Amino acid sequence: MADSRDTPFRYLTLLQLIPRHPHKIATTTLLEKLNERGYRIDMRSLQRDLRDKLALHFPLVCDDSERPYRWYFDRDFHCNLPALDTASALTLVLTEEYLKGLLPPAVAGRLDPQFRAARQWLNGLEGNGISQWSRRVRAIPNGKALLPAPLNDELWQVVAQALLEGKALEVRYLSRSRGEEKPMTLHPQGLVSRHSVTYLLAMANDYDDIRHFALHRIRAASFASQPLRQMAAFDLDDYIKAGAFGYRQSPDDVTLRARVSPQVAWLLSETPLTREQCLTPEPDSDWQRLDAQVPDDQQTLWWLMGMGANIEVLAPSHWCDEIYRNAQQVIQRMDAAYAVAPS
Amino acid sequence: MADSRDTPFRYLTLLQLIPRHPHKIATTTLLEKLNERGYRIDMRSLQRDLRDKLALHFPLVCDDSERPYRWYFDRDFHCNLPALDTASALTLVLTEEYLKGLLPPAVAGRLDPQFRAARQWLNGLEGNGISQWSRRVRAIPNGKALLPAPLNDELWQVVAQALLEGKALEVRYLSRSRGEEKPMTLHPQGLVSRHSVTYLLAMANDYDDIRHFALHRIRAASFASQPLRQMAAFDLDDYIKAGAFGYRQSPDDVTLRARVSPQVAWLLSETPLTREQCLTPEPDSDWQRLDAQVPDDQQTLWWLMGMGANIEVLAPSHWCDEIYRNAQQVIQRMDAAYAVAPS
DNA sequence: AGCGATACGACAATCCATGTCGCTGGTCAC
DNA sequence: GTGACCAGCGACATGGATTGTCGTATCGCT
Repeated sequence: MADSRDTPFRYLTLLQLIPRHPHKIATTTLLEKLNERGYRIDMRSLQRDLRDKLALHFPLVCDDSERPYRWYFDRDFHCNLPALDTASALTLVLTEEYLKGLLPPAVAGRLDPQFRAARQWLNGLEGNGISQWSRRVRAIPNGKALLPAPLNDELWQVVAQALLEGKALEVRYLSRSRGEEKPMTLHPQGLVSRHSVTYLLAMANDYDDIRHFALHRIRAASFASQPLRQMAAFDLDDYIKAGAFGYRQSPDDVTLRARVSPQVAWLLSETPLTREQCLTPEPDSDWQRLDAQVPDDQQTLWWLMGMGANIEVLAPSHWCDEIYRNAQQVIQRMDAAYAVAPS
Repeated sequence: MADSRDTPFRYLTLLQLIPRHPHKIATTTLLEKLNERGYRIDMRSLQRDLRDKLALHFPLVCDDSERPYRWYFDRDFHCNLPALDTASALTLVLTEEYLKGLLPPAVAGRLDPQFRAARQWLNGLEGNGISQWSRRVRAIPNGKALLPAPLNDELWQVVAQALLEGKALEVRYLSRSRGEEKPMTLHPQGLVSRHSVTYLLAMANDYDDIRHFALHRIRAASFASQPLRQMAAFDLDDYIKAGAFGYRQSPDDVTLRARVSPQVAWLLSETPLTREQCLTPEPDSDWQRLDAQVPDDQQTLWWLMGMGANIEVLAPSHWCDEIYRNAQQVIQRMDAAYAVAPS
């Protein structure tokens, strides 16, 4: 777009080219990229831009330990180009709250500069209204919040790069049979973040089948020298649908029929199970009849079981059986416990 | 920071001052803000900056229907100042996937330009590796994904501004007893996003007590002419803890004691219930003993019930009772159903 | 030691950003 | 309608900032 020598926009382009802390970029590389983008400029000018102009106005750091100097931004620098507005800032705050329970801290931390910017922006409002926003906004996560497994930032970077830039990984993996840390070579094919655990889907060593590796059990990771082996036609959606994740029990949806209490009916009318669910009042009670096509997976079953006596599942039959058997077991076990140690 | 007349940085400051589409800012306002920030500059220069410089390089639009012209960015313009890196882009993609199930589309949509930027950046990688990232990354939400209630963008903006900038709202609210749309004045005190439903906490009309208003049931909203009434000392955390949300049953944590199956034990060792939970193997079985301080709320109880026969709760007793009673009801009801229509 | 690459200071030429002025076109008040 | 006012715009002269060049210094590699 901007071809000729247009100083201010060259500066902007530069700012967009320089990465944040752990990464860095050499002066010469910057020169190339500028040329690519049509800025025909001398190296001397670039040096001046960086040291005398940008570095005075931004947290721009120069690493002069290597000869073509390397440049990078302070770890927590961030700048929202179109200014934030109240609605966006609020969205960011909610997002941060939710993310804390969903992604490992190191992963969510990647967006920290943005969240910080949003908070600062909201603080700027306090002058006018006395809003005290931080006391006024909360996100309550869906379902029981388990704590995401910790995991370090560098590891996340290495894994992300390996997966998306097509590299093989050398790792030490703490296998499920505790204690054993095994070194292996992984050929990443996909990544699934489920609940609070993030899994890398990869082929190990010379095997051709895909296994799951929980990121927080990877102890050390570095790029392998050997090239990545790709699985011919790997499609993550197909893979998950095929049940590989222990999620879906059958690839097809099932027809859920159930009677639901007024409270649950109300909940479902507000946040439907699916876009086409059908709720119809029953003649002789305040309960309602629910019909919906839902995925045949553990999640849905859990949700139904969590609702307990507020929902009565009529179909599919394997869920009825499961719920019934489950209730029986609970009673049996608790009766036994009471018998041993009556309160 | 940047005081004197330093053209390129004035441009940057300008870019930071101009909002995205639905909002706009007048040339004169911009001039004031620039002066505030130490840029002593003539109005003529500002006009030139906008029309002849910035508008040529950015999707900057001028609304010349009003006399002090108004300026704004294209709806979906976004610019990541420190360049994205692979790890951050991946984090954004995951965030988007999760958010789709947590926030109403209009709310999550506020971050769309950022997500789009991340996707584009990842697409740029495809040249080198053949990664096809979009087939390789998925987020699977925690718990059953209910669909967020729809809600329009403008409404979200008005509500966000009212809450954070301290304004009262004039709304038409669809009350829970269906069909009735009642006009009322709301004095927003807080906002809670729970599961997929977002609630505004506010005092209505002249009342002094706080009620919840589901955003998606607000039909029309505009700022009220009357000033906002503030509740003296409103603290959302206290409010939620006090059980106002039907969540917590008692303000204190309870001590959960339970026996858990090997699968659940494994799950909990990876994603703990709380930071201090304690898992100890039992002598004569492969089950484990769980001890943890957890909040006494419906969420936790649901989670326990969802685990069904894989977990045996020993304490607190009111949960044991609840679970036991629940199981009994399920069995009773299903027995009755079988009796009526035996399969 | 020598070569190549990069950083940096100095300097002159040029380019461009700036304030000023005057005109235009719109809005508002009377 | 009309006059006052305000913002936008074109033109222009000027002064300051940006640019390429050159020479020198420093580092790393062979």
